[in-house]
Amino acid sequence: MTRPKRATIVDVARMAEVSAKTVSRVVNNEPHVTEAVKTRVREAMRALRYHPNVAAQGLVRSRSYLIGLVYEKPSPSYVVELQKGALERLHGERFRLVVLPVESVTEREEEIIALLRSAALDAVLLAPPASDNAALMRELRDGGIPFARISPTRLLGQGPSVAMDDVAAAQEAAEHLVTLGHTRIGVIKGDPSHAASDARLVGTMQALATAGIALHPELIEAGLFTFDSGLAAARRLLALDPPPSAILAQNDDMAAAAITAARECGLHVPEDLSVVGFDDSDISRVVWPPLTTIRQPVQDMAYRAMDMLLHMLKGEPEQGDVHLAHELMIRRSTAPPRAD
Amino acid sequence: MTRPKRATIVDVARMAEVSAKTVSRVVNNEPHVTEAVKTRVREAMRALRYHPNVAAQGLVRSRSYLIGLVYEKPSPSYVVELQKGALERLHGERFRLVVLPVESVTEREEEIIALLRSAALDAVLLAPPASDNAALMRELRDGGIPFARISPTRLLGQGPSVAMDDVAAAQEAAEHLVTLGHTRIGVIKGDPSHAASDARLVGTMQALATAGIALHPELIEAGLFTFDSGLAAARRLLALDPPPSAILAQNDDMAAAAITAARECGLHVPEDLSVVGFDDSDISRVVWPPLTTIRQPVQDMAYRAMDMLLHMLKGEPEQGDVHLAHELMIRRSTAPPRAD
DNA sequence: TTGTACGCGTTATCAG
DNA sequence: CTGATAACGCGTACAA
Repeated sequence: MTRPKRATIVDVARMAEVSAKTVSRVVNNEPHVTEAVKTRVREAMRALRYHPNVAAQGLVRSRSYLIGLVYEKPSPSYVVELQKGALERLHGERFRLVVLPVESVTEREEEIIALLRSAALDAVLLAPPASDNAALMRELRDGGIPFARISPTRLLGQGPSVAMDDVAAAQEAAEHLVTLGHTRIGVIKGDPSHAASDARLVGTMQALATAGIALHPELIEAGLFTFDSGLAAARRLLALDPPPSAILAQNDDMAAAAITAARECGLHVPEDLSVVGFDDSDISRVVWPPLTTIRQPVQDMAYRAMDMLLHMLKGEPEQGDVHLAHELMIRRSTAPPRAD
Repeated sequence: MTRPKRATIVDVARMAEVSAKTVSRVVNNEPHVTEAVKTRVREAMRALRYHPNVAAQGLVRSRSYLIGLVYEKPSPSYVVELQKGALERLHGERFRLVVLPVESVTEREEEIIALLRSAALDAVLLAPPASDNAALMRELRDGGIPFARISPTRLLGQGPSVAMDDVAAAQEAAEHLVTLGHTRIGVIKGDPSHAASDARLVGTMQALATAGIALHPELIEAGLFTFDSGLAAARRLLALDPPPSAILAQNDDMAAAAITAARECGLHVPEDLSVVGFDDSDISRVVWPPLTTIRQPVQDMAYRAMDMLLHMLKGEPEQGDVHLAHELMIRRSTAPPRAD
């Protein structure tokens, strides 16, 4: 219907009585342009409400000014933090963020690779578990598309990454429970396709082994990082005889579910059951009692990863891997076990 | 460094021994191509791993295949739902979603308009309060860029929209409390720049007026749709003498905060204080007790709005406004007031 | 300091 | 049914 043709660089040139190339120079802040000409061109641009055509620029520069963020149905809070960090770094830059949530990286590798190929991305941010996918990374590398990995757990050195130490963090969380006097500790694992789940389990087991505490298989329940999966897992744990006196959930969503499950059983947190989460997402302060959890600086990680990408886009060499510190946030969901 | 030139349409043409235009026809599923030629071209495309260059296509078709989603720091749960719905509809389509969170639409109108102009978006999804911004809509209309509005409250008829009835929903929520026997009801308002805040207040007042209950000004507290703002507001409300026996928060984040504030005061929910939320976001089931709330079909709304956009992009006429039904979800955060 | 010719990869037009 | 040619809007190389 309405197609008010946008002004082009030629229109501006005509109005300012210069050549198109000169306008181009002004637009791109190139040197060798008289101040007088510059202002004349700028006025014309304003008058015509001129904005460069991104498609045309992209065609000649082979740049799309698009950066993709690939992630896979993690908890909402994680996604939000991720986007916040990435967008914060992008503020003021020309690049825009395209969100690419995918069903299952491992199951539909081909489909996702095709998606990336046709999406014309200048760079890609890989969140777990996509950050562990070899085929994906190979494809990006072959295509000459810079990428940064967030919290990878395998194939380190295959690409710049930002991560925290999952093993050490889980260990610290478990030690906290041990120090409080817990000996029967239940674990709710995260999505098995996220390698972080195993890393966190390893850390937990190390802490318990050091303390001489056995972790019976029945005390390890499978979850998927979602509230519902956590609820089911927590119910199974609490149905055990005897039930654990503490539950270590591998993310906050599942920890919140553990609190809910406890309430269903008439149990008080932390008096009857201590609960530890992971991530320090918004949810950790929304529930009651507020969660003792591991602060995983997701937003900072995304910010740093995006920063790496921007540097690479400027032609600078790949940076190495960055490790960000975690922190045990002790709040009110943990306490010594009831003296029986 | 590495720049393995991608195959172009000409490469494919050469390999399949046809002209570039014929390849183009195959790519775009245009008629008038022999099956034999078609398969020959397809094979060449596969062999060369050919993917059309989006920038070049965009240049000739004046399309970017980018759809923007404009929103303003609302609660994380709202953003997630919004994106889910929009992306769900986009699945399988060529268009990609660019997220455009903005600081404050009203304060930085100019900046945002410039952003839109330079972003080369084919269409835009406006979430509140951007969906109420006249300047923004004028700009889009002038630019011939289709847009759809989510939950607008003013300037209706200025553009296709998807909404729910905030007044009726708030009324229903308040009636629920009245029916339970509450007469001293506190309200935590949302961000004043979101017109929904006023609409919901109006609905609440209508319900109370009908029941002959006075809503004292001291019972109306300001919030910003965030947990923290809700916490502060709820604390003020509970410090009143006498405190309200029920709190109606204008979204779930703030309702969750009200529960936390109640716990701080040693109050039990719902025995000592009933709490009603708004949105039925994830958070409503994560907290304890699970929130009685108004189910606002945010995901469906985003899906429908995106659907409208896609239709308009195909040249079909603008659709009218769509209303989606809300639903009062009665859960465990509300009960009759304690008999004094 | 400024301008000209050309090419980026694709599609539309209009012949053949 | 198929192909040659021009155009989309801009940047690069090279002149002037």
